[in-house]
Amino acid sequence: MGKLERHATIADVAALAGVSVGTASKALNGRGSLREETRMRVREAARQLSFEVNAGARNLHSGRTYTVGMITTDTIGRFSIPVLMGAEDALGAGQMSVFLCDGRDDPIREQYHVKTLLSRRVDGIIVTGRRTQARAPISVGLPVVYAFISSTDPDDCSVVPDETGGARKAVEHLMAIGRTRIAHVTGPEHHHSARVRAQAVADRLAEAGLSVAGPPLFGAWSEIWGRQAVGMLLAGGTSFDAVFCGSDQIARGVADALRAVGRRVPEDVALVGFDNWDVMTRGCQPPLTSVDMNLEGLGRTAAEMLLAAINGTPSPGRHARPCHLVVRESSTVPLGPEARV
Amino acid sequence: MGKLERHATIADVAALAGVSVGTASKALNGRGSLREETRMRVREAARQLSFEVNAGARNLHSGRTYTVGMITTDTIGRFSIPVLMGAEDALGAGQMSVFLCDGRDDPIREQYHVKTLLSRRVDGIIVTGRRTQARAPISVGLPVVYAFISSTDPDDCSVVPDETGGARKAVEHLMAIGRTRIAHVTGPEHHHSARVRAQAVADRLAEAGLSVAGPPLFGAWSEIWGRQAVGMLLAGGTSFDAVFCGSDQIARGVADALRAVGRRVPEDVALVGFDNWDVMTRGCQPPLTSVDMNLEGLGRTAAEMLLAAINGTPSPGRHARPCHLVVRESSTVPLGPEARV
DNA sequence: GTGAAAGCGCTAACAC
DNA sequence: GTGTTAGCGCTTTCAC
Repeated sequence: MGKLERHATIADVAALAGVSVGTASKALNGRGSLREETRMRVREAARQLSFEVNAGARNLHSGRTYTVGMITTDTIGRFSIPVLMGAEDALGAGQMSVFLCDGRDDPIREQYHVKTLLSRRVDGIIVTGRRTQARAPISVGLPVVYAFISSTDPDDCSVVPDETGGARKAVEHLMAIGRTRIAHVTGPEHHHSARVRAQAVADRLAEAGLSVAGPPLFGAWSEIWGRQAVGMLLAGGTSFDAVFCGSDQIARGVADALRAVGRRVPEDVALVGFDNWDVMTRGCQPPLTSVDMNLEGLGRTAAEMLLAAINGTPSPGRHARPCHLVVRESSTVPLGPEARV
Repeated sequence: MGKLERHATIADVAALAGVSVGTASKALNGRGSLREETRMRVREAARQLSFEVNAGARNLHSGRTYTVGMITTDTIGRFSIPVLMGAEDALGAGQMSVFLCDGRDDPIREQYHVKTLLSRRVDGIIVTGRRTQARAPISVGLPVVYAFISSTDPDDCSVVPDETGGARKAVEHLMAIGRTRIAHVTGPEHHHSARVRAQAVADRLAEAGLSVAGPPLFGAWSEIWGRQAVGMLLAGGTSFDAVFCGSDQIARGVADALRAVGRRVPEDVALVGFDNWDVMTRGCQPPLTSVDMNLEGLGRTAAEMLLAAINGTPSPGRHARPCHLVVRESSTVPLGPEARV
């Protein structure tokens, strides 16, 4: 570890190759017109010295650093990771490097990170977070794209999942397999996603002349809440042949509780979750149908829009990307008449 | 978004404040001896122009960039996140920024990232991954620290969890609550962690004059395997009053399967998992006792060692950090005589 | 085709 | 105290 031999400079390369630095620079960057032999000689010298161009010094001229900052509003978590990865992937392909900054839900900390990024002369910034709720914009004189999370300023570029569309697809799927008494169990009412999805469920059912079986049940984003909710549904005497849940964790709790009281999934009750989190959908008995928000795609799109903005073609506004439904066994059996309770 | 007004330079600040660039630089960096009034005037000018020093230009002198690269061997996942976060936290406090690079298990891609980091003149590199198995070192003339994962070169600095110690603690805990017939269900045998933990279990039991109830069961890191394994234990007629699992997911599968056949946890069978992954430990019925590897602490320690190495005080070698046991209800009831089957 | 020189934004000697 | 100057490593005119 750490034999700290000085990095070779282009002057070193030039000296070894017996040319001037200007020539060496041209040779290595494929600019100007040089004799092929000279070009090779310089390349060989660079190889010998394992020369890697000093990006910082180069950037001094171009004004650009081919670097972007990625800031998470809150802590890095299950939702931000895929977004980060998608973005990292798209940016890496465009030769950009990514500075990772964890905001930790602390505005001071975030502000500090923004300053640092500015000081490092990033070409743009991607802001993400673990909830879809809109947040106050960060104001810097640079291209900024919000991914998953969105900015309260409608002119800012935000790439978000179409949660309403996703919830509608879930309901439509359940109706398509013959379910008409669909309950909805979701997260806390103060949570943006919970409200949006619940509203979408109510709307879509209303369009079909139906209504939610029992009122939507707001609680927590946890398995425990899913289990409790089943108790409430049963105690309330609600008749239901399907449950659409606001998250996979909730759905999993619902599945466990239903099994515990002898209701079969999917025969008696079809079940659909939200997030398509493999750990949950596969661990669930039976495997869980779920809505996928395509977070990695969101990150990739955000990165592409940021690159475009950096190159002078911004895409202002809120861009909602479709969710898709992944059907598994928890909702595969059409409701036969014998299963009606 | 993106009013791309040029970044203010120190020359702009100097001009506005009516001083030379040298003076402005001193004023902003608190060096040299200046009249307090001058200092203020420069600061004010910088504020007005929202000047942020160009870190790249500054680094040209210092040789250091106050930047480190973080490379994940495989894809960014559940294990690398906490490590990343711990490191990001420790580094951020030291004014360092972090370049995130996702290796995706692709050596070509990794090599590309290493080159990029070299070109950006990072001061050091942290390598991590989702498995503890040793990997081939990346050879660069820079301080490198391996976190969670380790390097096959024993002289490289690696910060890893003491999995053996963790497994021993789990076994000791089970013995302390009176269990003597302890089964072990874990991941694939070709997986380093599975082997190490299984060996530790066997060794610790042997020290107490006991042996594993039934042979250690190697399978997959999944809930499904946990459920299957219970079937195998029962079918094999193995008598057991505790199961120590190689992961929380496996433990959870075991819990579900035991409940399904009427064995009570923890009364009949005490259960301990590994990873202390909150989603699993809390979702489990009952909440799961588990071994915590303190991944965030690992990341933090790795970052601190990297900083020390950058400052000339390397810590070569493999550093194993203790795991600790988090006791929850799945193992709280001492075995009473009446529960013995 | 190749070299010399200016300059990107900043810091650190050294004058004054 | 403050200004001047010489680089840091690189690219890019512009001579030759």
